[in-house]
Amino acid sequence: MALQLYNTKTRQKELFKPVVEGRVGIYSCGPTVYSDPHLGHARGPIIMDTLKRWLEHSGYKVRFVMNVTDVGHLTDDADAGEDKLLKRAKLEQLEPMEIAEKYFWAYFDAMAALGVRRPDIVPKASGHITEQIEMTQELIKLGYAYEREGNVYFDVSAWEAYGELSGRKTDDLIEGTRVEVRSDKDDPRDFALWKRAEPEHIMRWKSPWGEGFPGWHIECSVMSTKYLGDEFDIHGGGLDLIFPHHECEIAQAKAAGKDFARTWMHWNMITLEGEKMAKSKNHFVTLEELFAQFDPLVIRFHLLRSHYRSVSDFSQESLEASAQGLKRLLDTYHELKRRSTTDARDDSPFQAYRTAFAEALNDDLNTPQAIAVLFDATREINTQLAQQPSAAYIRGAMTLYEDYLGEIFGVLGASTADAKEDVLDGLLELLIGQRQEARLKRDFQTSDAIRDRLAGLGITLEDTAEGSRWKLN
RNA sequence: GGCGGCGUAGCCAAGUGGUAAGGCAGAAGACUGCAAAUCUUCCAUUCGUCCGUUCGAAUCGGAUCGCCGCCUCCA
Repeated sequence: MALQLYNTKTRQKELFKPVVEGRVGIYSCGPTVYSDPHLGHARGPIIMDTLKRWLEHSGYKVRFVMNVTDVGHLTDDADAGEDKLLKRAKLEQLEPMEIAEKYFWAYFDAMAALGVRRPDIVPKASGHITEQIEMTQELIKLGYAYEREGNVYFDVSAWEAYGELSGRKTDDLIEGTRVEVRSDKDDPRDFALWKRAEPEHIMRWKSPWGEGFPGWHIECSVMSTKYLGDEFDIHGGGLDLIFPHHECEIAQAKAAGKDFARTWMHWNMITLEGEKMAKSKNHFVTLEELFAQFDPLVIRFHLLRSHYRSVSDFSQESLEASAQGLKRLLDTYHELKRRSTTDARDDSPFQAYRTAFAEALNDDLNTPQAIAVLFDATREINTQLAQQPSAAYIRGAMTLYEDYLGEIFGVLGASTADAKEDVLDGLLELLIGQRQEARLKRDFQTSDAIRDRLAGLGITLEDTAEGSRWKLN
């Protein structure tokens, strides 16, 4: 079975066929870098990363573009609200660009820990102001946008297809639109392509309409097509971006004459102990907090254990279940490695499992199904392991894990120790105790041997009146 | 109010017409000096509820209850 992906635009699974044979262009909406990366930031990148790995494994050449929003947009779509970056900059007493830079790296450090490979291109909104102005000008020229005192708005009434992605009727939108105060838009549905900068606004650029900054949706239309072409294969984002963000992206890009994305992939939200994360209710976890408790690759594995279009729940219990499950897979892999006499690959055995694995991923990236296949394989391999399997068997089994748990899922590097430092601490306590017993028996040959061996490993023992203590050099 | 989604064992979670994957937890057994790991077996006559379509439904249709998302920044 060839790859099928669910397309939000058509609301069904479709056979994947790239615009250009053998090549795939993927664009994903990245974060606005103005605060610590949290759990919600992890899902998309892990899914896109897994998709990219799978496409490459399937023989495609992939270009993955993920933007970073480092231009301070307003906190709401009306003309009110403060710029998120600016607000944070005041709070931390830093330049807005320092804020963007700081959280940009915090984000990518966290992603690296999660085993997410870097996108091929990471365009920043601030680096594409010129292109955004150009598309805005083009839209005005074509009659799809208008200027009002330094602001430029997209004219939704001029674009009939508006609502094609989210399935919203424009009439409903007018009724559903909340009351807006003092807007100079012709129609409440219209959205900003360019905003006039008020005097206190620090992040500002020169434009044909005076100093200002780009609207929030335009950067994605511009940067995706700049690096992937006017028509490209896959556009991804969180479910909550379907409207208005993606709807607006499509309208702008198509109005400007671009065919834009073919397949729209949207991943579902994450819940914490069964409840949606919400910054406003302080019900969320930063990745840093989570990493203190679980190996980042356990987080990755846990996310892969649910389908990307389903809500994924994070709780202490479910996370521990994932950690245990992953440990079981990795223990078997490590045992194979211990018994292996070669690092040569052999992907010819286990064809039934390989086929089942591929079918699962080809079915709209059904990672939980694929993981189930690996558990099935693991049971068989463990059984064989108990009865001296051949070197060829071990090599084949290792290759299976390296291909799927390693190359595709990217979790082979997870630590199987629950808390490495506690383990180390306990271990040394044990050795120190043994050495102390030897010293009491005046068996200094043994006690010195222990100290020397540890020194050779880079651990220094220091004898004090209160006992021995250890240090890692 | 509009649009959309979900409800599968103690927990997590696949399955979208052919008679309930997988993981965690739990129970029993094998192995072991004892553990651990591993293996074996057990653990949902049933998929929120009711009605209907069908030879056959967790899967389709209708009703109903409950939960949730988007429509406002959010992954």
